[in-house]
Amino acid sequence: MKTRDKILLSSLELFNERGERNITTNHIAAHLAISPGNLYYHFRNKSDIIYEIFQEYEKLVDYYLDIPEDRPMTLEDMTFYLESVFDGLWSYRFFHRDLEYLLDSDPRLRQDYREFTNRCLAAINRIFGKLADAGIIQPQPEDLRSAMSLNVWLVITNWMAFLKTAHAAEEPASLSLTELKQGIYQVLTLEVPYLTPEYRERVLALREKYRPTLPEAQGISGVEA
Amino acid sequence: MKTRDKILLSSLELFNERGERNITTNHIAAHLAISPGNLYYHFRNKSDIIYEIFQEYEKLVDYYLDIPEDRPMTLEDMTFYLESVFDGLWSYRFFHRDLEYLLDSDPRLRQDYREFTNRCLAAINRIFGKLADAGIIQPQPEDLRSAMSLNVWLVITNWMAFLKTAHAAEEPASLSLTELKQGIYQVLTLEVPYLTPEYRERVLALREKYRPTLPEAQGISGVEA
DNA sequence: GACTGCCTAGAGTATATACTCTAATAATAC
DNA sequence: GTATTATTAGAGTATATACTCTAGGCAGTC
Repeated sequence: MKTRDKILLSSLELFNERGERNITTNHIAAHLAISPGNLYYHFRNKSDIIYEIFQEYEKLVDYYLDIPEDRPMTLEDMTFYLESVFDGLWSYRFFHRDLEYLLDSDPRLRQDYREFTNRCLAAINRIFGKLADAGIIQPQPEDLRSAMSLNVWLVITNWMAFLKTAHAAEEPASLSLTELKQGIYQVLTLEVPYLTPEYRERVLALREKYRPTLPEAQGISGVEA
Repeated sequence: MKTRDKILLSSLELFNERGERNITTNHIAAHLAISPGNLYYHFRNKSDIIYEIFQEYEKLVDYYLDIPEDRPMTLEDMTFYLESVFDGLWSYRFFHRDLEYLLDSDPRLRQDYREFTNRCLAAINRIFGKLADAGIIQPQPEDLRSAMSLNVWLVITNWMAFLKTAHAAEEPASLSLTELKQGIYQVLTLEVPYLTPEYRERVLALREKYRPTLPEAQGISGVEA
């Protein structure tokens, strides 16, 4: 593999594990056993590395959320979207952690991320529309649907941060993809009241599969009333 | 005012405005026109300042979310809770911005924040219970109610971060309390499908008051389908 | 072999950051 | 007043961080 690609890969790995704030360019170079000079030969600065990683993230999610318009949506489609989005979130999890700082330090990133968010919101909105067309959820006025889409986005993008805070210190890398996928349970919770009688049971059963396990150990559920 | 209190106040102000990551202890001292030595006479380190500010935040929110058990809940109560929580979020907005880093660098904070989250979730859960008792929303099984409470928490704690990313660069301090309160619209959106016929119109009217204005300017709503 | 263009090492730098140390000043107690 | 304590100034330090600069290796080409 080319050094340039190795830099991107290692950066992502280190950022995900320890947070962008805790990883310096010297760390990245040391991890690859190359010189800082070498790293800076391939990238002008740290921001450029991050920006390039973001573009990969963007591409991945855009690919996942490319919704076919030629056929009705199925429950399997919906599951695929949810699984994919959480996969993407996981693979680039450093990004949402320091989002505000990153956007503040790179105008390109801010602009691109804004557009990315809008595309994601539009996709979620379209999914809701197609779920209604397919008779899985009841159709809703555009107003409500937009607000619901935004809530879905808020839940998705905040779920990982929440999990991290819910964990006691423990080992640093204690968060797992499995736990992350429990966010799907939370997203499906948003759909529950809108399910049509025909699909209600099936979706509820699907939702059960993602139910958080060991709630009391993490204190993330089982809230005493 | 005592120097110690001035340090806390200025720190909060600077953190909120420019983010904890961008504010050093030297900045704080300079802003107060005191020496770094003076600052470190009052606080052992930066973490201690942050921890103390968090404790104020905690106290404030706990105070707001102290739910009276001796009478049924009203819509006015609910409005008060929502307004208060978003006020608190605003006053200590730096905190959620760098949450993960802050928790990683201070075990006390991590522990306290976990408990704080659990108290908030419990309060939200209790509010849902009392809203059902009051006939404002339909009663729900405990399972669903917990998941809904968690979603409310996720929406609330992520709303500000979302707004910040939705903004174009512009002036740094471009986010306003008014915009922040539009998060209430999002929270009420979560309640919509559960409203009882008797209260439906009143709550929908209340929700309208918080509807985001100028959606197209910020691209945070009006998602094209 | 010499030229060229890409790649790499590694020492080095300017700046920043959290924090320390000493000495002096102000406040309070007696 | 004097002793004691609390507060403050301000220079200073060790470390880190993002990034630069120079010199050189190495592959291919003629």
